[in-house]
Amino acid sequence: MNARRATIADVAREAGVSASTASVVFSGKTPVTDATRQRVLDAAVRLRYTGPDPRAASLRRGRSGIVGVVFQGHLGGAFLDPVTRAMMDGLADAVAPQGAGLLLLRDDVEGESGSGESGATLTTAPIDAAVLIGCNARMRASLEIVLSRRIPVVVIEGDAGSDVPAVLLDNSFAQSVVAEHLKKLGHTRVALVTLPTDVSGERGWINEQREATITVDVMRDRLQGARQVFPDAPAMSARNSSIDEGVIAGREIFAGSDRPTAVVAQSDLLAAGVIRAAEEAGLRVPEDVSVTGFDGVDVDGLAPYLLTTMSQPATEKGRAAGRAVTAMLEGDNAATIEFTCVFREGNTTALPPDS
Amino acid sequence: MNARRATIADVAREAGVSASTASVVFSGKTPVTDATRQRVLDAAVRLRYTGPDPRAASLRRGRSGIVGVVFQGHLGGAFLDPVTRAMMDGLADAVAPQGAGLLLLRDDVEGESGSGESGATLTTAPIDAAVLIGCNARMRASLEIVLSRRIPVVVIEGDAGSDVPAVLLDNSFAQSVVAEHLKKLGHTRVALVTLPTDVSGERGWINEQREATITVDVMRDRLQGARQVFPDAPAMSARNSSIDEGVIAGREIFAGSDRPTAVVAQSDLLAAGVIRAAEEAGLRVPEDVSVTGFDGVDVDGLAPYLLTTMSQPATEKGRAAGRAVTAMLEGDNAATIEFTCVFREGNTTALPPDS
DNA sequence: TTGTATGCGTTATCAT
DNA sequence: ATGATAACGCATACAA
Repeated sequence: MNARRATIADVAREAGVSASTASVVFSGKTPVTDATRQRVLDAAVRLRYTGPDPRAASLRRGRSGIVGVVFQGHLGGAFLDPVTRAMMDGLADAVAPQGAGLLLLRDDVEGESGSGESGATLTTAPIDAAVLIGCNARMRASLEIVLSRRIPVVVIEGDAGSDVPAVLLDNSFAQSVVAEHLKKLGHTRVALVTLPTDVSGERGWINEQREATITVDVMRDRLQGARQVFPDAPAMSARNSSIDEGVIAGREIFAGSDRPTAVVAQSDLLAAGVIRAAEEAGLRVPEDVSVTGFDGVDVDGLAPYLLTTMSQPATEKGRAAGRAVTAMLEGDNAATIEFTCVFREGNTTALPPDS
Repeated sequence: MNARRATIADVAREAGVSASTASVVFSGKTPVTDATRQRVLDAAVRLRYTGPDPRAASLRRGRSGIVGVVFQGHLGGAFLDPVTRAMMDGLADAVAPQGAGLLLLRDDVEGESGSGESGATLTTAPIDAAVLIGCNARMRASLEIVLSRRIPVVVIEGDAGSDVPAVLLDNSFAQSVVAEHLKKLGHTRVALVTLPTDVSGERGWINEQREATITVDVMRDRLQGARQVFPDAPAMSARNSSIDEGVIAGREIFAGSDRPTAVVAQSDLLAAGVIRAAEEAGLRVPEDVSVTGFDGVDVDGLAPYLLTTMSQPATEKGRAAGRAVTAMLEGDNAATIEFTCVFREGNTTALPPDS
């Protein structure tokens, strides 16, 4: 019962081979005689050696096999978004073949407790590469850290300059497509329900001043797309992308005297909430009011409604990010890639009521 | 433009101090003169040195600052569950002060592509400790790996033997409490909607044979609690914990000739679905049928209903797990801890319709 | 407060 | 197919 744990050198000695041979048995990088392999493996069992210490191996190799994923805010909050969940799935898929794992990192709020801790994990985490999700102004600091460490980095849904490969979506165009669909149906009185304009996420009608200070790329781009078709539509921002927030926005919108015949929501969850609010107000969807979403995710509990929406390849986005970082780790350089949404007509849009 | 990256030795030389002094400047473990510190920091900037290499540091320290979190199945699927999200939040909170990050690991399905890869990440990941979530039979393999590596491990919602600290919930008792509540109200015809009986998650009525082969602890315990009060209640298992599955189960239940006056669901999401199914069938909740949930999470979109449910301290569970692993890392030993749910009366339960 | 010396456990390279 | 050697980059015990 030695306190010290066995090392590969111990195993080699026990097996009567050199350390390099023992190492090779575990890595499989070089052919080894079956007999030798067995001797080493047996010795390992005897010494309760369970394989090379990952810490030492990563120092030697210069690789840890870990990809950092940087979120902003609470983890639970981030995973509230079905799109983020799908992206993580794709990301995990893409890095798994390389034997890499995903390290969750928070883009810490500075005000949090001891400010000395801030960003500590991102600076000190043994990551080979990083993926930043939703790269806003607030993520800038994280980006700087990663870049200064000269770690390969990929950004999802955000602009980090031309040196950083990004995984993008045609948000603006896609949003204009659904909006156009409504216009063709004959809708003219349309209201917009948007994602938060910034991280603090204030709820309410968006005036010009606020519209000029939007810091969230996704929100800004989708808004712009809608504006191309309905330049003067009133827009109300939600505090986050959720059904509950959609309900709140929907109530406000349907309470007005000049009820719109259609609502363009910037996410499927918000759209689901708007539909609930419509039902609440005694309006039928789509007969009395049309509602469109964005994302093309399955909204749990929304059946029998099927949203008219723009489906985005969320899982594919994650996978692309994963492929990009692994490519960069191989020394190849990855390019920015823009995915496109596809229009999906559901049963939540129809001709305006008066037509 | 030297190809090789600067090391702390380079920085020390540039600053005209020893390597150990430079090291101390970055770690802060020992006081250093302001002048010296500045010299070192300046040198670091000049050499574009961004701090100690985490890989080397972790080898030297014997710590990587990473806690592995093992899930079963897809990441996106795991985070679908609001309780899991809350636990992750708590876990992240608890390990953050130690500067630790969370590494997502999948308890890979063996059938997946090259079977050689299976468990590869768990065996080779540089983790200081591990947290297993929902430790079923299927997780056994992961547990074995971690134990053989002699890494501190904590299990959430699952039994891993007396040597492994667990974070538990009084599932059985808690479920009996809500059931009792219904009984006191006068309900006798009650139906149960349960979580999946095993990972494969088959949907349908549970017969005796199936009830005997349940592999999911949480489900079994809650079922037992309900059975203490309503021994003969028919039980239908859902494929997963979601509103949609609750709707499906609810439809089946309300379609029968002998409609129950109350439905006990094993999760809030399932309960939300049951409520929808009731509405669909023209039943009012709680006037015509009472519905109870389990978890006490905010179900997005369920307002104005407030479920009668058992609130579980999900975030606190994660935090406890985090504290347990950090304690074990300090050399202290952590004990199994059982949390208790608290009954919350909402507006989804009432007297049975005929009373 | 600073410097010296040592080893953490592995694996790549090269020679045999 | 196997072995000898040399880093990988750092943090600590201890001495000064």
